[in-house]
Amino acid sequence: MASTLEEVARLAGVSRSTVSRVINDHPNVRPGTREQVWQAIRKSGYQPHAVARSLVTNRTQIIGMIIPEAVTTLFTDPFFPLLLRGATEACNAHHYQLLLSLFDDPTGQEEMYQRILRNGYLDGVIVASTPLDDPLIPDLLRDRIPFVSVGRCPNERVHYVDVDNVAGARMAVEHLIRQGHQRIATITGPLDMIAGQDRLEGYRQALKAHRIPVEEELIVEGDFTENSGMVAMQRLLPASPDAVFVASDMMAIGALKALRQTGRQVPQDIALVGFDDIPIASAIEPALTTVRQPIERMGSMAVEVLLSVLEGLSEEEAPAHRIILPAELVIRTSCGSP
Amino acid sequence: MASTLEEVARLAGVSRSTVSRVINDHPNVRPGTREQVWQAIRKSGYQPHAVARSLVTNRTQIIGMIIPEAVTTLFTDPFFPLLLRGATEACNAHHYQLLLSLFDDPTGQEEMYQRILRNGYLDGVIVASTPLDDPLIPDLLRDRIPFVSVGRCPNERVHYVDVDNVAGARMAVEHLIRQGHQRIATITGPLDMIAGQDRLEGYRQALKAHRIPVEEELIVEGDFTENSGMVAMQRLLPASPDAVFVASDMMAIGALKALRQTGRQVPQDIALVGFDDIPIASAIEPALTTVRQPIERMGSMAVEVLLSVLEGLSEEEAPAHRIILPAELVIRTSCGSP
DNA sequence: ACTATTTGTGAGAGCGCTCCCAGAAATCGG
DNA sequence: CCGATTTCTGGGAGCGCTCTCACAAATAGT
Repeated sequence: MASTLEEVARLAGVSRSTVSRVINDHPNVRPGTREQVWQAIRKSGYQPHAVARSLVTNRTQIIGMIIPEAVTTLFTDPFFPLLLRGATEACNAHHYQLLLSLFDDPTGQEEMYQRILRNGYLDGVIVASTPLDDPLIPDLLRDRIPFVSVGRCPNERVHYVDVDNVAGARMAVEHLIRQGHQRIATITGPLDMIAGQDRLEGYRQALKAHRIPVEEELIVEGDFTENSGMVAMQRLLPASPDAVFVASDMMAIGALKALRQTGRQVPQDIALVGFDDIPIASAIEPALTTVRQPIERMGSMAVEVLLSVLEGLSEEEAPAHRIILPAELVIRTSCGSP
Repeated sequence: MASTLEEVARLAGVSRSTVSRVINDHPNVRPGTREQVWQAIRKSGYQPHAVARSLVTNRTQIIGMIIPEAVTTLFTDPFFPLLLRGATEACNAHHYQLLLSLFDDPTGQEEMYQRILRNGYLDGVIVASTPLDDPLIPDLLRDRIPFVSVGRCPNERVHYVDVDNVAGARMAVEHLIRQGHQRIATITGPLDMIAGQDRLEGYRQALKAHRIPVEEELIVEGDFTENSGMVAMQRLLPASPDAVFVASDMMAIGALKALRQTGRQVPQDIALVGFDDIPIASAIEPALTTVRQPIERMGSMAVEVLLSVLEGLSEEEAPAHRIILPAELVIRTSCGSP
């Protein structure tokens, strides 16, 4: 069980350098020697020591996935699992590893930032849905740590991958309009997140396109949690909407509970459309019409983009990658049928 | 922006060694010198290079979380997110990092094993719910890689953390018995997993304790997925049970669908109890009676146990940690009321 | 055949850190 | 106030690897 290059070299009767070349597929090794070395490697069960290699190459083949504070409370929603799944799959394919960091302690965030991002263990990071005022992204830019954001980011130096939230929301609302609804309300996501803003923007665009006036009393802000959906729905009821576009399925479920409590039927009395297409959406009664996002693809795309950034690191500043994936409307029963 | 010890040392007018001592809190540094060095560190924004440190200490402060093949298909179920959450929290608290590996490609598993587990990047590993025949655990034992299993493991050298599946299942079934049900069926988990076996064992124990004969036609195996629950329920119907203990909530939801399709009412015609208490369990109609497991705690306990193993690594073989956390019956409406 | 070139191989330095050891400085008895 | 401790500090080696460079071997050119 040889554990260093030197030992393998001795076993194969060559030098450390030659073994290194064989392992790294350098061309200048005679085929005979190469085979000899491989035999020694196999025989000894040698495995290169990644840490030692990293010390000299300055690459660890590890990328970080940073999920900031606020979001971890929603960790039971399947967004992150799917994102992780997509990301790990892409990582596996490229022989990279994924290191998961939940920045869930706001007080310790600065310290964690230093410890995790600047310690040299990560080649780059993927940042998932940061709020707009999070210092994380400016910090990463300042320290020139290669990163990709999952979720659109206005800063033009930031690479990002996102779903087309605006178009998704617009599709949802237009569908409600086509169904004949007139007073369409919306429960928005947190408006300090781009996703919250974009979905609201899609709502506005759809109304404008159909010359329906936007009434501020029909717009209530939530925070993507079930409870906030319930509260928002209660506040919306006095304005008597006949349909609601809810910016997340979890909030839609909360809204549904609020409607039930007041004895209203969905979709007969009021129509509902969600966003996300989480598994519960199809399991509940009535099955929720919603907008599906390609979460897993976003995860794998984020990795691909990051790796391509890592690749071209030495070259001059290339323009930021900005990838917007299409959303898809999934029509079920909660929005009524024609 | 000094980036090596040597530079900080020059800045502080001391030697590399002294700076190292200051950073690692070694006692033998004069308070004056110490303060001087700290100033240089702060002024230069120095951050120790973790990789270089690891090379000599042989510790990376990174532990791996391995989630094997079969399970990743169920990744939308909240078990893994919660487990991850518990684990990362404990990691944060101890200044460790969590590296996530999904071994979801059976053909490449051996190669991944070599690349990930033996490359020196992980101080230890947490293994989540491996099937009994997975070569992973024997491999880890052979290579003396410190690890903790989430999920009981019969091998007595294996440290593990698990919920009390047997007691949980027994509680569930005894509750059905108390409710007056007579023909109690079960849809089991995959019987090549200990969790599947244990929950079945709990079912058997409850029946025996109440002198109810165990009928094999009332036992159908599933694989924890919703679809398998539906199929299993269909196969169970001819035996006309009046209650079913379903070994996972996802399967219970599948079973519910099968019952609806045949026009049966839950709990009037047939009672249902699940296992896991996933969020959907309380959202569906009827709300699912189920057994709750402390998943997050299992994740953090697994980390704690692993770190304590890592701690005492040099000492002689200590007995394996075997931690069984209690389950809790959550009574809702799907099992009927007295 | 003998030089000019290409190809293959080994030795050495060095990545940034920790740890050991020797020696300097400070402290302490009497 | 001076030797014996004790406390503090700096230099050197080395973790396991890669990479450059010099040199040896093979091949090509005339």
